[in-house]
Amino acid sequence: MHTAVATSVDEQIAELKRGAVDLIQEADLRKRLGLGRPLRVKAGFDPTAPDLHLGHTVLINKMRQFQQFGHDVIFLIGDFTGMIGDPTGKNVTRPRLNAEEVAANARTYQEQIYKILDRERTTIEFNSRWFGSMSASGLIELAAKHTVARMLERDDFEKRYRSGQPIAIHEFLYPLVQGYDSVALRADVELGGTDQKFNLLVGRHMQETYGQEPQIVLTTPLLEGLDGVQKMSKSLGNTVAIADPPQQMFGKLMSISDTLMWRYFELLSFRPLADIARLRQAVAEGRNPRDVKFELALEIVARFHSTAEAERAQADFTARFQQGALPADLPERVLTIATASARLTAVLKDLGLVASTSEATRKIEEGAVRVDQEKVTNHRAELAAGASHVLQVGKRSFARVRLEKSPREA
RNA sequence: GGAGGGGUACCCAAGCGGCCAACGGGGGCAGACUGUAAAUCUGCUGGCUCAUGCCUUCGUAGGUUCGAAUCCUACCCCCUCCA
Repeated sequence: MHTAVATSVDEQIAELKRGAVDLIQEADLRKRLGLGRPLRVKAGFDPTAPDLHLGHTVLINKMRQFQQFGHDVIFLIGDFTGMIGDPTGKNVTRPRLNAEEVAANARTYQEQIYKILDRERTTIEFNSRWFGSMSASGLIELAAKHTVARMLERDDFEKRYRSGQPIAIHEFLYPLVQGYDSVALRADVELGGTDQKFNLLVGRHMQETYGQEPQIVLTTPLLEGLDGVQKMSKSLGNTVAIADPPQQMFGKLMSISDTLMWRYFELLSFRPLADIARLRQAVAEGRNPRDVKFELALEIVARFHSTAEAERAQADFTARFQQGALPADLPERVLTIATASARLTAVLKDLGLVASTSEATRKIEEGAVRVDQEKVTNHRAELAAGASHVLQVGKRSFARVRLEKSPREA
């Protein structure tokens, strides 16, 4: 994986364009790849708590591709820019972080990104390194490099301006500051999500005014979440987190639609495009899409866990959904109760299988609840203390529990 | 600064004195069918010491009334038009 194969410029471009939305300018990239030296590829990341999910990895995967072609990747943590707050998209005020929090977040990033990136070819930078010491006059000089008219070209600024929404002056600084990062790092290429396009282009402009060749800009799409429609985001609850345990990750990936599966192959798989084309062909000729989805799930789970764990997750999945077995590794939880038995609804709630006892009542009446594989229909059912039971709500939520009578009560 | 319109459950959106825990749609969850896919059909979608019971919810705070999401008052917020 460390071997930087000397791939032809054409081959590099074909793979780098995979899944990408904008490439500005392809001709520049071709020229720069032709120089034969490793390119400096930059991507900026938010310093806020990094709970990375597969959506974030689309960009990181792209960084990896550059590394595989022998280029150097700069993972830039925007600890200084974080103080401004990116005005991109919805204008939500971001919390300011202190140095310790930023450092902790940076460590978390490192733990997660090296499952994808090559350590040897990755540099981690913080933009406070050059901005922390910049004087007010330096900032004014920076601000002098760009015009209001060009700022207003940006869609969301323009809309806000036209509709009379306030734009604070410091919001204009954000793209400038981010653009200056490219100057400070002498970036050859900057990667970012499509929502970053404007900022990335300002980087080109800033480099030119500072006498550098403008960077090549390559944007990656926002990955659709498990629902297949909205972008993957934690607040929508449609994510596969990098930190998800193997079984859960496997199950989530199996639940995506067949259509979405191809999108995930394109943006998440490391398989060459030709391979994916063959899989498509096979499905078109009658191969069960589920089996192809297995391959996707295996690859992704193995990436963030291990091949062994991925295979175990698949075996478990097959046992559960094709043979109706219980999930493996179901740890027993112990609940202490005051009386000799407890109401099932309360136990389900305490275990977090349902949100409230009212919901538990409903789920029982809907026939979704099983105790030791037996469907329960009486919502007043009780569980006696002492024994261990496997509780199940629907097909996906399980818990093994043992009730213990509290010794203090008679 | 002036005029008008509006704030209802996760989202949209009805209701405009009791039959309202609140129509309908979306989303979500569950059941059937499946490949934990899609599509389709069905049920559910405030909470509680499970009760033909109680508590909380219709921007906020008061008030009128036997009784309010519905009427009144004040306040907060949003939108549209004019300046």
